[in-house]
Amino acid sequence: MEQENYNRLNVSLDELGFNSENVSKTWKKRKEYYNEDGIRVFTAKNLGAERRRREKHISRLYILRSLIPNITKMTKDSVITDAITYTKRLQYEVDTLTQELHALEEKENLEERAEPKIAEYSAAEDLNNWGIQEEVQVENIGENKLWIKIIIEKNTGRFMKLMETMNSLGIEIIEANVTTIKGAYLIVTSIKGISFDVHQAKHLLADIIKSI
Amino acid sequence: MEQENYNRLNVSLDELGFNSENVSKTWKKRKEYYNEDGIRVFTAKNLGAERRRREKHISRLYILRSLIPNITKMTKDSVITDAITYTKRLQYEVDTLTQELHALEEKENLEERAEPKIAEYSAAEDLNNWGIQEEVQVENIGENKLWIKIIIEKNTGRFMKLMETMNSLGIEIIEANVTTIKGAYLIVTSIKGISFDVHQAKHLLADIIKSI
DNA sequence: GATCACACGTGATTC
DNA sequence: TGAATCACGTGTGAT
Repeated sequence: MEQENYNRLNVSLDELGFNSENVSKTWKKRKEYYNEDGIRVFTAKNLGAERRRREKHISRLYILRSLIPNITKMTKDSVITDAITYTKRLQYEVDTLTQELHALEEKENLEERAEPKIAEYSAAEDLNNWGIQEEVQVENIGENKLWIKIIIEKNTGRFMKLMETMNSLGIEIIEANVTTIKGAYLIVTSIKGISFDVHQAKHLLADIIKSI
Repeated sequence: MEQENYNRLNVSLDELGFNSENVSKTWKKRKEYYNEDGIRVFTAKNLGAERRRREKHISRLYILRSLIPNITKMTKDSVITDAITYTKRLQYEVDTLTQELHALEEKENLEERAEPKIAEYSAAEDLNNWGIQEEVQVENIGENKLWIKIIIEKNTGRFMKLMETMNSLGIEIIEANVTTIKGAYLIVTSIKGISFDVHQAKHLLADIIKSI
């Protein structure tokens, strides 16, 4: 009826070996392909292969998407983006879980050969013994939202100082998780507040931790 | 007319030269084509947008690739495929680790539960303006250890006050989990400190919450 | 109406 | 060589 569109025309050429009589000069500059009867066709020979390749790619994406629990949008890019955040979350979970597991196992071993004396011990010593490094990690997870991971020496006063400072900066806590691991506090929190640059926020937190 | 338009479109599709700020090497090698009047033919207006979209997509893929330890090939499809297998592996690891951890924790709890029976006290406090049922729940989970669940109105200052007060009482936080739910903070924490009676602790916390 | 995401057919490149 | 991968500019539909 109306003007046949470009793509559909090529499809039919590909499938039917259609040959057009009117070919413009510029069109002729293209590589020319011929079918079995020696008739020139306007389709590249890798057309079918490229189609199959695209289909495969899309199905791969579907598979990946099916593995991810929280899909924000259905776009291709979203699948990739969500896969990135989800992979990071999984990696982090594996990290913390193995640490917790090791801590528990070690505790079990200690309890087996000695009296259960959990009351007093030096957190700083533990920190050194386990070779845990203090750490600040910041990632942007949305508009004015940051994901923060902090590892500091187990010291309640210091922890409070950190929270106070964050509070005084007008930072709102969306979610927080505090765990004690081997004489250290592992703090993972999502915050919302002033639009911080990730880099700035990281250094700010690092400075706070150093100062207290 | 229609045929003419068709040809003209195809000329401009991929053989037309395009001068832009970002031109790839391969693109530069392309020839520029002109129509019969020597005028270079049009380019689509969404050309730049589409380029930017492609670049974004590719950079996303790079990010995803950087998270995956074992990359078999450098192709786009490989990144997806590897992401799939890696994600499955991570999910499996998280599964097994949590299972192991729970098994160990259960074992620990059984050992501790040998002595005193857990005393539980749960009470619903008055409703606040938000219609949220504030709540304080306290359980004894070991020697000088308390498990506490608190629901308060989402208010960072109030949360900080609570933490400060707990800190000033010499309470050490073993583990804490803060979640925001519909304008409320849900705080679940394990603390260690002076030997509190469960009832005392519960009323103390309730008083603190009321006072702030 | 403008933007966005997409599939398409194609030429070049790589292996 | 042939098969596979890629970037490209486009038309279209959805929003």
